[in-house]
Amino acid sequence: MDKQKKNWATLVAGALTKAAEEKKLELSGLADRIIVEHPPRPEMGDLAFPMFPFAKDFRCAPPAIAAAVVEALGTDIPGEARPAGPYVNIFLDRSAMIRDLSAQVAEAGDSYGTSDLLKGQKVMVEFSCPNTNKPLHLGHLRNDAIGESVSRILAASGAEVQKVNLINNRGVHICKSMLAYQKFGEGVTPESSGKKGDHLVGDFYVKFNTWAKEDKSAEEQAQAMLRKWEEGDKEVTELWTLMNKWTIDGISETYKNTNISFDRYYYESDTYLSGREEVLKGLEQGVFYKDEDGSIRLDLSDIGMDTKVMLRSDGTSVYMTQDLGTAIARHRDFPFDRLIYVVGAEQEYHFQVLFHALKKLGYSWAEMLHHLSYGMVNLPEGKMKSREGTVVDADDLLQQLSDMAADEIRNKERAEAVGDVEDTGRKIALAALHYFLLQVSPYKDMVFNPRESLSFNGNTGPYLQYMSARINSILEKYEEKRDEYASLKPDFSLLNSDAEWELVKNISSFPEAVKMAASDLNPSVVAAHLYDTAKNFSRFYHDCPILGGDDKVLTVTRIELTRAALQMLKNGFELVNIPFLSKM
RNA sequence: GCGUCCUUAGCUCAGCUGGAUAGAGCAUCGGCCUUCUAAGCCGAGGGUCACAGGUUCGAAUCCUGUAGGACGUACCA
Repeated sequence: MDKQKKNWATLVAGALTKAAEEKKLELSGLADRIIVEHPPRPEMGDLAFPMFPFAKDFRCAPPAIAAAVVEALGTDIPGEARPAGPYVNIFLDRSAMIRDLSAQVAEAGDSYGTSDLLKGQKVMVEFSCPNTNKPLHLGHLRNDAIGESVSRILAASGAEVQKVNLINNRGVHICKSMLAYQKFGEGVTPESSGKKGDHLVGDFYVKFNTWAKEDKSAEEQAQAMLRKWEEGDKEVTELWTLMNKWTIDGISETYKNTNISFDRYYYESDTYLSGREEVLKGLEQGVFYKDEDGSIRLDLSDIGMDTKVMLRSDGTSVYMTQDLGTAIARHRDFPFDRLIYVVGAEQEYHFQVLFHALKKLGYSWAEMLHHLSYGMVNLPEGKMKSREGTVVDADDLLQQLSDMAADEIRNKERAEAVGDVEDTGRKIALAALHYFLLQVSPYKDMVFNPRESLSFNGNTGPYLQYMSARINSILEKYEEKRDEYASLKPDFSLLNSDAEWELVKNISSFPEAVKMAASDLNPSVVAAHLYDTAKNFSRFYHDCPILGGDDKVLTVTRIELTRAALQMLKNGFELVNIPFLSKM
């Protein structure tokens, strides 16, 4: 599709020049001003070139220019051109295009949709970044979904991608669950309680908060524990190591269940010290200054902001300190051309400061840092609040969805056909969840309505899976009867229904969609494209019998199109982390 | 107060970077299963694209202002 657009843009540019010459007009730079778009309705053509921009040059009305351009294009063109008011509309040569597309998709296979847009670029993507004091919630799931998908989309666009996670495993919040465990834990472990480690630790974090309401000294005790931790106290360190492992093991299981993975982990406990050194070095260099209160600060008045603390007056680190250390360590480990931080919009200020600080410290790569800021997931009643217990737990949600999907399979009496009902249920749940989270542009806040949001009907992940499972089933049936068709060759001129043509256009514009998603860092572009394709296939499936007809050549030809559609859908699923199901 | 972002159908969201009659899903109503999976398909109703100006041949899209909302403006992360 991309190639077609370029070809036609060149042809139209030539025709414009020719038309201008006939009018004895000297015009330059016409080609740069040509706009290609799609007509609003299929029967108007496949491509449209508006002639408005040339009205002044030609000193005549756009419809007259359109007519002249069509005249100048002549008949020796790959398709047909028609003037339509102020537009030149193009009808592509369908059978040639379908033939090419089918060959192209078959040859590319799993790599259909990939490009070399970002070839040679090293891109690091940071996402998830959990605290080790509680399990993941719905907000993390959005973060993970975006981070994983963006990474896959960038990789598909030719970049060398490294996915990294930063474990926030130090700080007073970590000490809170530790303290509560010491007080109320009675030696319970994930094994003895049968609980996932992150949930167990999270329970103690909650316990701390209820305890702290009664006992005013709780907060103070937690601070004291943090100091002991920083001093390297043996008992505290051991408990910290143990409980961290529980949480990380638990969270890793959630990652595994959601098909999220990382190439490298960073730990705040490792990077806060190097960050501190960096701040002290910056102080010597005069990049930072020591405030009257003893804290080390960065003056941001040059970019119209206030000052920001880099190191506390007692010498301990803040979030900024360790992020400085982490960024530097990362560039050393993997000299990236771009580092993308997938972090909530509430931290925009933090990243402005971080990037600015690194720039002032003289790191040239500070220019290559990017905050991919995403919006919040809210509930119909408003924000998720841990204090009110309205936080949607990631594991619970997944389990609930899986159960719902499994029930659905049984209700539809598909249990026998799918085989492993539980596993299929989990995969449907993932599709529902990931599609739901990724169909919205990252930067926007979104509403999660537990009752309605993750339905399996309509514009959803399971719909996409359902369509592809049906396609797969057709192809399997075809394979069974392969002998009947063995000697036949497809004839693409037979595919002349609108449903078929729309599907073709859709499949052929998939690579463009992936590129756009990559340049915008926006998986929703891919999600929307998948839905369009599935929807178009649905119509094709309904209107055009594939295996049933009498014309075997037509069957063979439609099978080619069906194969291409399935390949494209599968490739797209991979990019938005939706499992393909051969049966459901 | 200042800064950043958001506002499109009753609800949840798209809208190809300024083009032709603004689209989906859910919800509501009406059709379609002895034929490749009805988690489906087809149709109907539902819009002053928050509001007011501006730029432009042309604005949901760009600019300015106003009104609502979210977030931030910590020696929290």
